[in-house]
Amino acid sequence: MENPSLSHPLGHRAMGETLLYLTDDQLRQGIEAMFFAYRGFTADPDRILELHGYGRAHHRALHFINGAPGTNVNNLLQILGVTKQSLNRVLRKLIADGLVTSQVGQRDKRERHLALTETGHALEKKLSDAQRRRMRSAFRQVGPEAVAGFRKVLEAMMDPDMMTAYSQLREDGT
Amino acid sequence: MENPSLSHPLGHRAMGETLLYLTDDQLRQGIEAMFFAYRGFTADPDRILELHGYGRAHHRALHFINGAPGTNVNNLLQILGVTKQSLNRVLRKLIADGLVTSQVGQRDKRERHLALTETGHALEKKLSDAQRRRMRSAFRQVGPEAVAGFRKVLEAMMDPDMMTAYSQLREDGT
DNA sequence: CTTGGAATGTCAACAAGACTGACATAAACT
DNA sequence: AGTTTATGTCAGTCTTGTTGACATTCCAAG
Repeated sequence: MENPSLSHPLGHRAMGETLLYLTDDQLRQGIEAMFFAYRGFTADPDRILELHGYGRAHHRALHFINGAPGTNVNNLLQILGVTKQSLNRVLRKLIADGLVTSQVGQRDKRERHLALTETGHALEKKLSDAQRRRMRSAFRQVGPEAVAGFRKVLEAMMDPDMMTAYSQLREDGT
Repeated sequence: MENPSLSHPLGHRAMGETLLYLTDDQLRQGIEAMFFAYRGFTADPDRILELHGYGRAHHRALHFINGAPGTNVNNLLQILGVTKQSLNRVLRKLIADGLVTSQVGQRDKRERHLALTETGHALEKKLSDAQRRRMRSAFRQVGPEAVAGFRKVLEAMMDPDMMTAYSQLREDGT
């Protein structure tokens, strides 16, 4: 089951043509590419965050609050996939620093509705500009077909329940 | 400079055909896909590591020692992109637990040459099997062309100096 | 040949951000 | 009304990143 070249019903010749991308070696390269690319992916925002005394966790919070203003802590938790205690520490700092507002819910007073302040929007924009710049450069280098393939593989690699969170984020119809 | 749809020399019609994948919205979706996919990418090994009392850092060390047996600490450092002090703590535990051997260099006695023990190989295989399984499933779902695009985008997204480390890892000629 | 600097790796202390556990408050359901 | 459930907060621990101080080894200049 591990090495498809040993268990696949097709002979060597047909395999070489159709399934080269599934060899263990190709998979290992995909794994390493993912590792190095993710570092590049976070490198630019990380530099900016450091200047402001924040970390990657703050970036994630800013990003998704920006994408869903008025959301509550619990909702954000589903998306981020961390414990509420962990998120709380991050939010506490962002609120104390005046980047995020926390409004007690009107319908349900247990909930806190989160939104970015002007300062919060400014930092979020700086971070996402930097991240988009790198991604735009990568997308431009490789062309639309490669980008489509990139998206397909990433979506196939997500956990199914994460997929639902992801789909809900882009319900605009992509 | 931020939104290409405002600054691009082409008109709206031509853009819609050729550069849709460069809109801010598409880039944001790429960013979020990267975030969620990386979580999926690490989820399976993380579960196994937890059972053994290790973390992601140990996985990375095992992975790259496996790929370059006899490597020294400094070399591993370049690849992993962390401080030697941070790597050292991880290695110390792996050595103490008998997963990794550390041999003083013969030519240069300052160096420590690292390799996996049998136990180390066993855990590395368990981890990489799990990770390959998910990647194989994703690759199989989307087909070879999408996989090629995936690889292209990831490579374009790496830092240039990381690219060199990455290229050296697959000098077999891909 | 010695000596001073550079390279390699180790140990210690600290910070960020995960985690679990205990708790306060509000809502919901008998 | 009273118990249970949901939401969010506070406190403490662990992993893994960081910087600083240090020991050992190599190399090159005198």
